[in-house]
Amino acid sequence: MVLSKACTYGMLASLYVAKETTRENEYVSIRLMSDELNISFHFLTKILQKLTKAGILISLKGPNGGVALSRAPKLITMLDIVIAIDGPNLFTECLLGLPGCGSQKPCPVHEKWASAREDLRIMFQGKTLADTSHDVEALNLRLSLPKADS
Amino acid sequence: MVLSKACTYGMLASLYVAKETTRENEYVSIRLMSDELNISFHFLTKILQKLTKAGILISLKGPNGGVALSRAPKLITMLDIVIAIDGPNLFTECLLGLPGCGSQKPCPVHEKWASAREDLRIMFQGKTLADTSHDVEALNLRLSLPKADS
DNA sequence: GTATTATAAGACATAATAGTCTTATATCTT
DNA sequence: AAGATATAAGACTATTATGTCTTATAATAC
Repeated sequence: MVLSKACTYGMLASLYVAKETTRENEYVSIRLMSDELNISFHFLTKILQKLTKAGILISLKGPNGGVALSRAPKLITMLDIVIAIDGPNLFTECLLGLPGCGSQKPCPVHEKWASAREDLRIMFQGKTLADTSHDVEALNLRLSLPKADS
Repeated sequence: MVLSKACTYGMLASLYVAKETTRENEYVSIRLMSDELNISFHFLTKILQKLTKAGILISLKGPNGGVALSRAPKLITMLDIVIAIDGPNLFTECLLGLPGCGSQKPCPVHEKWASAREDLRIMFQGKTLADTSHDVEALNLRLSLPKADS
């Protein structure tokens, strides 16, 4: 798997927050979000805490609390989310897991993978929450997972 | 992580077998290979059994036994090995883990990821054991992992 | 200020992956 | 045929990833 489940959940949740946020100073309830996306509430909470610590979300406790984007959706990229949750390893590590692999001491697939992972990085960096959630609205794309009991 | 450790070990081992095979009807000792590559013998054995069952390797028990490539190295691609060990999921699954994601019912990053994963597939398919192990010889590329105790 | 609401934090449980060990089986040597 | 050698198969353990639950803390409403 390229991304951890936590990371994909974090992406779906961030898109959901972007989509649901209409007014300023509005927080999206984690409980409601977990219901809508069919993601376990407690697990989602833990993931969102990572995004909060990374400065991508802000949170508010108490009534009308929840999470909100810390900045405009066009300033948040998918790459920001991947790195906040899975870390930067995907974009730096050797495909064959050889430590120290690089142009000086390459592994047998170093060149090809270095270019492929850079393309991946550019793909994630090029997708902001703004244009992705615009796509979601315009094309009625899916965000939620199927119910666990189905 | 893109590939499981088992898969990367399988790749390194296959390259090692390709490199070590000089004569016909020659088998490479798994014990020796595990020493050279610094991969646990028993774990490596289990991985090689998968490659044998997938028809990529053939094995022989007893003295002078071991494993050998089942066909010419130019007829074995990295993709064959990935699919034998990790299965085809990497090249078919949704990046966000949404089941049923496809051009009909796409996830928010479907288009970009579908193209990126196809590039990945082409990369693996384009790298045969023959040209990869040729690179290893010509450029003196590394194959082995560092010793565990270092 | 007190009760209520909702996230934060961390302990705990489960599942998947990674790694180890033992026994069985096939092959070779003599 | 008997003993030695090397892989096959499967049980077992350890580690990491995933998921759940309980308690603490902050914000709001009254």
